[in-house]
Amino acid sequence: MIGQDNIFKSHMDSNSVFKGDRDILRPSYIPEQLPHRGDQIQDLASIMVTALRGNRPSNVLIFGKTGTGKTAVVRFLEREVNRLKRENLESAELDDEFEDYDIDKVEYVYVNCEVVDTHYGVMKNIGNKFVEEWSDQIPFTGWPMEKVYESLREKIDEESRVVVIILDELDKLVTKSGDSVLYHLSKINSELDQSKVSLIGISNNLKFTEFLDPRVKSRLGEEKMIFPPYDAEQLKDILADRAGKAFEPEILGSDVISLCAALAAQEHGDARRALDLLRVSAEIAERERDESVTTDHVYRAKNKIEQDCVREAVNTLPTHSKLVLYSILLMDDNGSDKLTTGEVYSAYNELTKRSGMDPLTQRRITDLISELDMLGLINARVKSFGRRGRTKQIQSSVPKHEIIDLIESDESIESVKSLNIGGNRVKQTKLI
DNA sequence: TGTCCACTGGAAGGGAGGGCTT
DNA sequence: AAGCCCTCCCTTCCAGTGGACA
Repeated sequence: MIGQDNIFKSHMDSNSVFKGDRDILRPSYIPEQLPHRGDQIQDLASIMVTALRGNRPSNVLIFGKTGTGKTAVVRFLEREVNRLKRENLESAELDDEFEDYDIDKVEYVYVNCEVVDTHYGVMKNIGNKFVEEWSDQIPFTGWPMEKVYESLREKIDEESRVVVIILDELDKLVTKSGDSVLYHLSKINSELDQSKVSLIGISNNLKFTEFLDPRVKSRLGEEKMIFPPYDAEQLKDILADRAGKAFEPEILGSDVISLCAALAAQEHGDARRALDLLRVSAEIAERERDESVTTDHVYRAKNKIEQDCVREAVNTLPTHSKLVLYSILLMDDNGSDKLTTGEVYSAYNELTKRSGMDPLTQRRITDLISELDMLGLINARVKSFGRRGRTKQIQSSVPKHEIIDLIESDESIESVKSLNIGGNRVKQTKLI
């Protein structure tokens, strides 16, 4: 029972701008049709159909920028295979056209290498897909790699089947942990008696194969596909398709879809971005109890997404990275707009000393600075000053005061904040 | 043209922390 | 309990570097 004064009551009474399931606007949702990816679906299906005949399909490498539908196409095919399997199970007599096929014996295993980015983790995840009993699972740490691999091989080979392993964000795994997983997985077929394994690697980065052992590279890239970015018109179709399912027709203002598509097209045609913009715009409209979604909501959604991204990135930084960023922001605020690694390090050193922490070495700090640069929180360029040496030139690229406040609100570095209490924070924290 | 600065960034390895095996 | 494995975070060492300057 929900009482009259329940805090959710007033929000529950408000009308939702969404018609039904708002997950339709999430990038992870796989619709019944994938607009403008028909060719890619056909190409991949023509490779994967081999699996339905009980043979091993070629390994495939799929390249394309973020939000170009790579994962969606692969998972779309996975769903279609699973649907066929279900229908096959439900009706014992399958259509004549499938009588030569072994649909039941195809298994898909999906691993996102951004989430699971170690040799051990990837092998463990794949192996455990074939285990039902908790006690038979590969533990999350403790076993030697050879044993994990052996267990994985045995589990796959327990019965005759074709296993399609999808390694999403494969470049992340290779850059972080090298190619030993790919080495093992790409030669596993020579060690299997009953089963066959096929690999689908998905990557944002065309160049990651340069880091691969030549044998792995040739085994893995038997087939290659490149997904082009969507243009604004195609993004509009994608959005219109989803919006039709997510909203009543009169909810969306006339230019909302065009604007979301245009903004996302500016960023290399990212469908994920376009969907996020539309969903967040609608959520803002809903929260403010507006009856329709307008272009104003879209512009605000754009700002909100950008701000949330930065805040999320800062919040999840480890303590010392936060201190490095904090040093940069304070000095930047103090008027030093272009800083060097040496300056940042002495400021950081001063901060840690005052707060009673042990500072990390300068070598480690150069890595943290590079990480902050990669996250887009700062700009760091290597520049030579001739006789005055060669170093990084560092500038912050986030709203200074907002992020300083955010870092100061972190409990783990509260002692640093207390150094600045009273008076002008910037002047008090004169660092160099 | 050679020197020199202030680093950069790769390589190797230590050690803590998680857990398994014997 | 001791020995082992893997990952993560970090230190230490050091060759390499771009370009101003003598």
